[in-house]
Amino acid sequence: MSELRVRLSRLPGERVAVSPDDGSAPFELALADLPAHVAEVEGGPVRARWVWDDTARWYPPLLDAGVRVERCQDLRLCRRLLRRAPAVDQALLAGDDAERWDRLGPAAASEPTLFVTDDRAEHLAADVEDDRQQRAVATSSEAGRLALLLAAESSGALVAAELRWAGMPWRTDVHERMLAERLGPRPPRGARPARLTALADEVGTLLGAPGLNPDSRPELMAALRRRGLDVPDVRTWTLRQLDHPVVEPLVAYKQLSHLFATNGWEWLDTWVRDGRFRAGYQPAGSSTGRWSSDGGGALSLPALVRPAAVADDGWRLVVADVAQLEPRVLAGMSGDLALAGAARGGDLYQAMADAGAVGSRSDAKLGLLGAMYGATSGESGRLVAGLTRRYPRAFGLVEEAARAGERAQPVRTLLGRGSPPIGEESGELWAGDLDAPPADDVSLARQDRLRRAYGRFTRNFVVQGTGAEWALCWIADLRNRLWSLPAAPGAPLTDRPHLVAFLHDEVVVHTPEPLAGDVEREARAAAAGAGRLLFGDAPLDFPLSVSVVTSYAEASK
DNA sequence: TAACCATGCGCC
DNA sequence: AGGGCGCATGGTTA
Repeated sequence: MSELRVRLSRLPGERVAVSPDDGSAPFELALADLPAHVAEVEGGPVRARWVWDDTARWYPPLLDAGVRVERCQDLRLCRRLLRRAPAVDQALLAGDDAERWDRLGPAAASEPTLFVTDDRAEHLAADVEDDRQQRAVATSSEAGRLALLLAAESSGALVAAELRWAGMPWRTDVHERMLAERLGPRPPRGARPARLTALADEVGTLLGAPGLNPDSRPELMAALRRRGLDVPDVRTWTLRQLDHPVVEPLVAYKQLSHLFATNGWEWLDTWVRDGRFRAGYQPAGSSTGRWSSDGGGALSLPALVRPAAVADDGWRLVVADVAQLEPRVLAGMSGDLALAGAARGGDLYQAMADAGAVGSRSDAKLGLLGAMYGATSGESGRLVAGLTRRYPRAFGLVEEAARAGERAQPVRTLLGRGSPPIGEESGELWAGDLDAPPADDVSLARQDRLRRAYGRFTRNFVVQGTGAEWALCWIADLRNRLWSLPAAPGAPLTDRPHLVAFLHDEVVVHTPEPLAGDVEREARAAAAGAGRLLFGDAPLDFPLSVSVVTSYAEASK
């Protein structure tokens, strides 16, 4: 079945321009009629790809109207990606409104709707930009891979909108009981809970500093010094090295204080409504292509609050995560058959140890992570050296990426996402020409530090970024597989198995209990499919560990 | 006073 | 002298 690209542009006066790419005449719609139009096309014989400036603006109102979209192209995300793709001729992305497209930021999470008056993207012609992007992809040296990447990125945007729309089932009562057990009753706004007050008092007494505020680093540091406890910082790890009665209450204070501040009652008030935790997701919010969160912290839910994520009555949570995603991706993209061999089973690190490459599983993990993060010293650095001889292609690939970075050259992922240029992230600007000799020893040292830091970044970028691509392909496929599971005719998204969380290498699906087995099967099938999409027939496994649970906290990791 | 930075902790 | 994030606080600066 051929694909019809339906380009949607926002017009003034609550109207939408609809421009199909099949040569048929463009036409206009009232914004209010859009859901009915989309529903009709989605239900018809034509396979449509909805092309719009930003999924976070267009899709939520469609979901509200009960319309589920199968595929789209998110022009904002795709343009950002193409802008940095080394294989793309940047001149092809120039033209009408190009600068405005470049400046387009993500839609605000607080107003994810087209119906809000907002001239931000008005007059931006989706058909013009779509033509540019399509041409840029088609003429690039990596057209197939880039097309896959853009499709995956756009599917991710659909997932993100659906995650937020559906929300993670959340039991406020369970969460509040946990908070009360650890912190005491909910305090008035701005006040410390009883347990924190007690711990702060205890710390102050033990340090002979009544009224001490443990949240103030200078105060705390000074008080510790006065008792002869000379510490460079007040990290938990540093404090634990001390032998002093204040350590235990102080560490307890820090942990509980963090819980209170980050996932306490205020968090519940802000992010949980009607039994659902609705966070903000930013697809490709990280430069490597990983998602980030822009509210609610959905990608860093602490273990302590996970017991509150509880499936509805008669439903289950299917939690699936990939074991050692990035080492497996590294094996695939480098074509390292020895490492791929270790990646054939469920425990890659153990397989490396069994093959005699290292003495133990923990050594394998430390060495491999060290290679991907750029460890140069200590135990990890020593292991890297040994493993390089055993897995020359895999370790050579990350080493080469690091050297490119140290030469200030950007790198790219398997599907063609390019790294940001050197200096952009750190905010430090290169003084003048990179090739020019540095003015003095200080600037030489600074440039050197920056180059090495960029090398560690590019080293990790190729692996983390390709891992993110695998994960995008995984959830894009899983999303469609879930939709194909049996459901009542016309059942909305949340009456069927649906994704409620995605955390880099892990998904959570909320599903009617009888379908949990089907969901598990589809998750595994989608993982295998993602492996084939990225690495073809390379002998490589992406095994999932899957738990069917009532509460997220019960999932075994 | 707002905006920003540094620190520390949580997640992957 | 190990990568990517978000979020909170205190403390500083404009």
